Amino acid sequence: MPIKVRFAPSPTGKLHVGNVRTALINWLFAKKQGGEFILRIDDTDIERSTPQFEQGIRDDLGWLGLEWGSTFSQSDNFDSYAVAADTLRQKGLLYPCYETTEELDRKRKIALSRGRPPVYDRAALDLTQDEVRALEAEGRTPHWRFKLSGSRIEWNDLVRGTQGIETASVSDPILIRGDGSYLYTLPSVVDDIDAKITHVVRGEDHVTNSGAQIEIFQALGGLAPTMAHTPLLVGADGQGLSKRLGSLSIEQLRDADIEPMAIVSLLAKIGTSDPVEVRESLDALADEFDFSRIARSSARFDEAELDQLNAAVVHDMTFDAAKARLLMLDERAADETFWTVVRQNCTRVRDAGAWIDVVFGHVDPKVEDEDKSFIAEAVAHLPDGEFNAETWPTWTGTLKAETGRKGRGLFMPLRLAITGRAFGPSMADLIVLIGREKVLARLAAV
RNA sequence: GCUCCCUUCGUCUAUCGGUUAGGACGCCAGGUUUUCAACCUGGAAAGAGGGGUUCGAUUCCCCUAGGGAGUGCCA
Repeated sequence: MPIKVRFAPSPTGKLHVGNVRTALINWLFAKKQGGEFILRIDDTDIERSTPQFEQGIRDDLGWLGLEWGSTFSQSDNFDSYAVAADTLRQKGLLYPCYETTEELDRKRKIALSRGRPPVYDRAALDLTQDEVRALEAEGRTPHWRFKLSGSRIEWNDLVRGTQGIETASVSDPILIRGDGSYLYTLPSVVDDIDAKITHVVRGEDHVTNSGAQIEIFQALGGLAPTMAHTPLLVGADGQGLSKRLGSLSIEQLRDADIEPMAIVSLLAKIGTSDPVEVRESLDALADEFDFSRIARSSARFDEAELDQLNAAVVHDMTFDAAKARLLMLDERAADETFWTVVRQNCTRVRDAGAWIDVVFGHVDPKVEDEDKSFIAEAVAHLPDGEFNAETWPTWTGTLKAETGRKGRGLFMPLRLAITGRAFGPSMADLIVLIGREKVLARLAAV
């Protein structure tokens, strides 16, 4: 039976590297297994969900190449959740509670101050008919909790091995809010059953939820999918990522000219036993994917590493792939030879912009006083005719013989005079691009 | 507070009781008889601390420390 997985973001914010790692792992697993990857929008929190965030998530996933087989939003499925809730009620597993948020808060604080875990005391179960009527007369509407079995729930987690949750040590989860809307817990289970999800792959922040959700799967007559909880990402400093997630949104990385393959390569490889290297495609990453390679400890996400991988992507990038962005930089930059020559010195595509003036425009030639006579000598020995690949070796060969200069002393004055800077792409390629006229003009200017 | 998970070179990791503790990235040096980059060669670099168990612990157990997560009418 083919596997089926889902990525279920809530449209309450922008996609960040942590989310994307989960999406990516789901995608790679589906690809590797020849299964299906679907996108489910978990928009049960109507207060915080927005269509803008939803669109942003779809755009970001598309940009990264994480295409989905099908997609739907939970806000379209309220009817099924109501049916499931009725089933649970009939089984006596869903009970109404009347505490206000403030009252629950107070109960938690009291439990904590007494050194007890803040687990819901199930006081609502003891309410008499009269008490309920009195509460409702006050205008209170109930929220509904799922009655946990209080036993130990175990599953074999694809990443964490045998896992156990004592549901007695967890509060009965609220499934339905006082206003009648659903929290994510029940819809998630109902949709997983309806969509025939075979594997739930998510971050380890959901481990505790799995205990209750497995019970709900069973209560609804379903079999819980196989679970896999991956460790969360931490920052380069080893601290949790949550504080600085804003700077690690996919949108920002895209705006910073980071390549999708650099991002997905890094996210697919950190925290695994594979070397962190760029792969040419998602398919290549999928070939190497295996849950057994994912470590149990949190993985470090280091932006410096992202830059390194990005440079590797840029160094190999074809002109066609870079063209659109080069055009945005400057139409003169949309030149295949220019790109091929300068890309080796670029970390990001936009870095090519630094070479536009060097090749096509104006530079301020630099020269040390002690090199002035050498530059004059260089002008005198410049080979005739149009520049080609042989021009530079011929030219510098002659100058070496004539002046006795070699190595750095030979080429650096020329580089400084012609490009105005001490580093850059190969001079042999660069002068062909710059052309005879500009080279002569710059040499004459020093 | 309580529960769960984690801790090996700078980083990501291998090791499933006996290894010169291996690899990758990064770093350093040299090479590539012209920088930077790329590439090649070489090098430095690690078992959080303390107790056990054992002939022998990186590996198994306990404690401590540090980190992550959960403990929501968020997901």
